[in-house]
Amino acid sequence: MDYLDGLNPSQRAAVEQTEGPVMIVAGAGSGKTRVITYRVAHLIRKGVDPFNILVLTFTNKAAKEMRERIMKVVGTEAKNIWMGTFHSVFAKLLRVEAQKIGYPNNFTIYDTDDSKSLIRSILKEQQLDDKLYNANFVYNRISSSKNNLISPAEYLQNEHIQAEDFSSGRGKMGEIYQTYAQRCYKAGAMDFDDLLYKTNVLLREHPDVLYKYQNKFKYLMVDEYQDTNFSQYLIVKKLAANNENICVVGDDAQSIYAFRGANIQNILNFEKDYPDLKVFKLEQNYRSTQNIVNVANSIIANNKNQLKKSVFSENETGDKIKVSRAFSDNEEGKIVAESIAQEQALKGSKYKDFAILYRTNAQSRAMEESLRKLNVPYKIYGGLSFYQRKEIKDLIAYFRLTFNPNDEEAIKRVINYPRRGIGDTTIEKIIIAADQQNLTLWEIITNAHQYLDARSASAVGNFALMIQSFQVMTKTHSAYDTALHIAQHSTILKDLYSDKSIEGLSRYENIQELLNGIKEFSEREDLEEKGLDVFMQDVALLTNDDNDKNPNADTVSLMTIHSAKGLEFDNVFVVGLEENLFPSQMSLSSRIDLEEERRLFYVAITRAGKKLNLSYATSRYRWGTLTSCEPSRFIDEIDASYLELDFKPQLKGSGNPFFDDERSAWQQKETFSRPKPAPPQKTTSILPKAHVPSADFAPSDTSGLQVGMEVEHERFGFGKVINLEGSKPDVKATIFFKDLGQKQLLLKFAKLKIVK
DNA sequence: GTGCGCACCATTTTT
DNA sequence: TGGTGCGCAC
Repeated sequence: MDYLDGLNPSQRAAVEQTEGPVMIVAGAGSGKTRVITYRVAHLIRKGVDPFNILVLTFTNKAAKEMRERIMKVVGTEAKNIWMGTFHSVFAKLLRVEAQKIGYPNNFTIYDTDDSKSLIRSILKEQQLDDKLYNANFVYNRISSSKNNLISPAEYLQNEHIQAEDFSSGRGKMGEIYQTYAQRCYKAGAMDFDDLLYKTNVLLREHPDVLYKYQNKFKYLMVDEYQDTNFSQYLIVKKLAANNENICVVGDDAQSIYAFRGANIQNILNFEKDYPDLKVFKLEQNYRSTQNIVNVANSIIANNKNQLKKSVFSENETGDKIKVSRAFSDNEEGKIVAESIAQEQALKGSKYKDFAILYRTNAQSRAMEESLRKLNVPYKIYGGLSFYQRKEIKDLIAYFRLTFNPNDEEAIKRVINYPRRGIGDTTIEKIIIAADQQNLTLWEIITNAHQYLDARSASAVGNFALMIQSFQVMTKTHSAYDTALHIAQHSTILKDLYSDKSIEGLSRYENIQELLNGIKEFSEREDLEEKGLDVFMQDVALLTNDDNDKNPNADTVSLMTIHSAKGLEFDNVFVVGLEENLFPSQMSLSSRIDLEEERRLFYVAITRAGKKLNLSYATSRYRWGTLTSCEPSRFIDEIDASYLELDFKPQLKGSGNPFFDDERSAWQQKETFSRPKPAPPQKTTSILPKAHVPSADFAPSDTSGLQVGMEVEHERFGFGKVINLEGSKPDVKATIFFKDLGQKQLLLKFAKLKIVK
């Protein structure tokens, strides 16, 4: 059992305790993933069939990483482990069992956009005030009901909930929830929360099914247990009830998803559920310097509610935590970007060892601009994922309809895109008819002449015929052939091709990218089933990082703190440490919310291995207007002896910080500039202007292209190669363009000139 | 039925 | 400041 030697005593004890209920309280950076990996490997080495192991995580990234690491220790056997996010694992289970609860096996998964769009339709149909019944609000209310396993009927009967809705003037909430659930059901669709909710229904109403999976999953492990909500908690509890071989891993100090229904009590009370629980604490942090760990500890000590543990580090003491103050969000970006560029130039640090973390996605813009000016390659995580792009969703909606023509949201999305003369009034008529006849939209559409005037009926009928022809095709053709056929015959491809603007070009390329992805899928040899329907099954559950084609590119990472959980970087910049931003103004009213913000700050700090930089601006643009800001209370909570201020400490209440003499000091301070600063860009238009190729532009032979080279693209302008991958004819280059940011190009098509 | 322009809203975090 | 949705004119 050689691999056990690399573990410290508490890690090893946790790995070796394979039987019975186990809780591993794992401090940040304490080798948690390692323990889970080895524990699974250990189970397999001891003779447990991988088929009997279920490992649940919260993100696809975590699942993927773990699978790879387990493969390294135990080999291909790891393939048979059920491992994935809660949503993907139970979606898979529901695909098998759906009919038992009245759903088709090929049910559609509605993403958040679909759900909100359905809610908007319902609000409109019922003529409710969409300000009072804000779609986001309604969505969240329905979501939290589902996460607490409250059915529409129970919602309507619950006096407490009803009183709450009536007192806020939203007495129709329950009916909206009921209609929403019915419409999803009619459409053969489940939303994200349904994947867990319906699993609960299935396990509750079908003891035979529960029994089957209790026997299958003899060993359960749950990562990030502190983030489970009630619905997830109950699934896990039920599945584990027979064997009680359940191991949960988590850190209450890193619970940051209460807003999504996560209940920190699940981990705090775990002992009550399993009295003979064995608890292991991983307290040694291997990631960060002592200073960083100490700062993190001192922050989290301000929270009341927590499991006792003392995280320590035996690494070097390390640098102090640097705190910078800027006058504006743009100034803040400049400080951060310059500091990264400087480190890179002077010390040869890799860009990928730097991360900029912020509270809200909106903050990325100022950072981006500054990085671009200094030619520092970066990558933004989060934000709009590949699968959320309009053009991708459009094409996927056609795929969805092909396999489940009842899918209401998909119909509404593409029935008139590309334009085929079916307008809003016709669509409204269809929806009303469906409601009155208690039929699905598709049933109305396939009998259009009964409900619509001749002209509309013919347009609608042609649409139906097209979808039906796609359905026939899937039976005999591969995923790729079908997908390409649909892209062409829906005329999406033609529609995008005719748009010659840069954005249009990029949309066209995205469709190509999706088709390429499907092609790769078609050609996979490890899958038995590889029809387009299989590809579609979990597309809705994929997120941006699943589309990350070159995770090893040397780029600075920009992301929200939420998405940084589980990651680590040598150098971390936490920006925007201002009251009302971080902590968010939404959290200031309650202690519970504020504690969650503090845990979020804890997560941010503990991402850093060597150097941690905090910054704030004294003013920033919010909603287009300049607002002045106060430094975050979180900075005050850090023991000053750990901090190194990048400015003179300011006396509180010393007047307007905007006009005090710090300002001139900042402006005079010599700023670091790169050897070849980019020329100032005049922004006449928001959109990047099309590049005008140099006079002598002629595509070079790119066979000798290497990472680091500077190139010019016919339309995208100048950029730097940051990654190359793939072999011979299909070499794909990732290039960071000065004006457009990062792009991926197939070398055999790209017209590139090597500049240097 | 389509396309344009204006008004309004937004910024918490995501599977 | 930026994106979206709605109303109006053709």
